[in-house]
Amino acid sequence: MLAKENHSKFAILGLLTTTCNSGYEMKQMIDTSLNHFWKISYGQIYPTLKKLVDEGLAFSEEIEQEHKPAKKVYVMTDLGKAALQDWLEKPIEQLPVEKNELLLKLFFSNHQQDKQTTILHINDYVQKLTARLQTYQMIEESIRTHSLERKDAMYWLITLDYGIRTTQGAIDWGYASIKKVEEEFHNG
Amino acid sequence: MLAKENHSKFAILGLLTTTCNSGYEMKQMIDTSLNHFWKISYGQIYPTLKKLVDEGLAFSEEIEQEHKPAKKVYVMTDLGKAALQDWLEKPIEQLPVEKNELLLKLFFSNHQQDKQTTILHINDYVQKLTARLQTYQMIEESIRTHSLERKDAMYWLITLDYGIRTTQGAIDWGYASIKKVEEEFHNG
DNA sequence: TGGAGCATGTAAGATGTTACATGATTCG
DNA sequence: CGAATCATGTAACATCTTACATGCTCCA
Repeated sequence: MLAKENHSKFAILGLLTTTCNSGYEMKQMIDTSLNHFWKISYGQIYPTLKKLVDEGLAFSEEIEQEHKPAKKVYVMTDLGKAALQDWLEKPIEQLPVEKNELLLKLFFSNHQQDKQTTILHINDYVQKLTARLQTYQMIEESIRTHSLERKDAMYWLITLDYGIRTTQGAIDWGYASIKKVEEEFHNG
Repeated sequence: MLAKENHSKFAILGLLTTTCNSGYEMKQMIDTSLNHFWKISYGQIYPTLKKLVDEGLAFSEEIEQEHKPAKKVYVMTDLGKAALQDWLEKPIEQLPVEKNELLLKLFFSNHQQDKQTTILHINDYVQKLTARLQTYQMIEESIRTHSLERKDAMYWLITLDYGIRTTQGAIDWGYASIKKVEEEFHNG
């Protein structure tokens, strides 16, 4: 079978094409811009950066900063650029599976005594989604006003658009589902 | 902090409320009905079932079958039922993060030489989503005709509806995105 | 007899999180 | 000085996948 690739490695490698070039900055970028389709902890970032250097895909440099502690900046090598492009070419094997705790609970919610709790769960979820949607819309605005000249901008907007559409769909679903459970609650 | 719960354990426990009561049957159910929000391999299922017995949440029985090898059937104990209800009560801590390989690639697609490959990736994704959507619609039909009298049915339909809405949203996004990349391809 | 589907299981390794440890710099 | 933020890192653990091993039953 095909050698299993660690996609998080390529997330890190890819971030080296942006203005984020230290572990700390990458983490911030991931927590904001990549948030809805990728998540990485420091416990992965730092060892992965080390690995990239070991494999010759990047090298590091200590950079002194004014008013801040020094940071370790990583720069992609030609080998790294080739590796990234190779990975970008490769087809996507399979659809992502999100592990959705709310849906898992809902699937078994007939066995929950208190229907009101189910409604609260969904409502809580909708609130979280709404907050997320607003964040996305703010990021979208920010890209449109600050980074539209960047050639990356179109692709960033496309990934954001995915987040916005699917989140909006999930919010709509949430309100519709609350209604269904409430009706059952009153009738059943 | 709160003791971290292994949700897959509760997926297995929850499945004991359905007609699936052996590891093999659960796997089939997961691969069809829970597919869009949870995924578990045999390597997790069997050890988890063993653990449920160790913790007194279930017990097992060897059942002889006609025309088939014997199966090991698991039955929930009162302790198990209480544990499931406890978990169902608990609020959802955080929104799920799907690791979406396509979006990760798209985010860095400005660094891909051949724009056509990007379009192919998105198109391939849309085809997979369309197939998934059809499966969902077939399952929905199947529940509506075969299991509507079951009290679980409403909740199953609600989780399915989530899959249908978000998948449809993703398909729409896919077609819109292909157009955007194509325009860039012709103009840029 | 051999393949397909049914059925259970484990070992090794990949992947990822959490908690902890450490230290610089700035500001109140 | 102490808190906040910036910054890097590791060890222990949790989680999960893959590959493999085993055996039954039915049917061509």
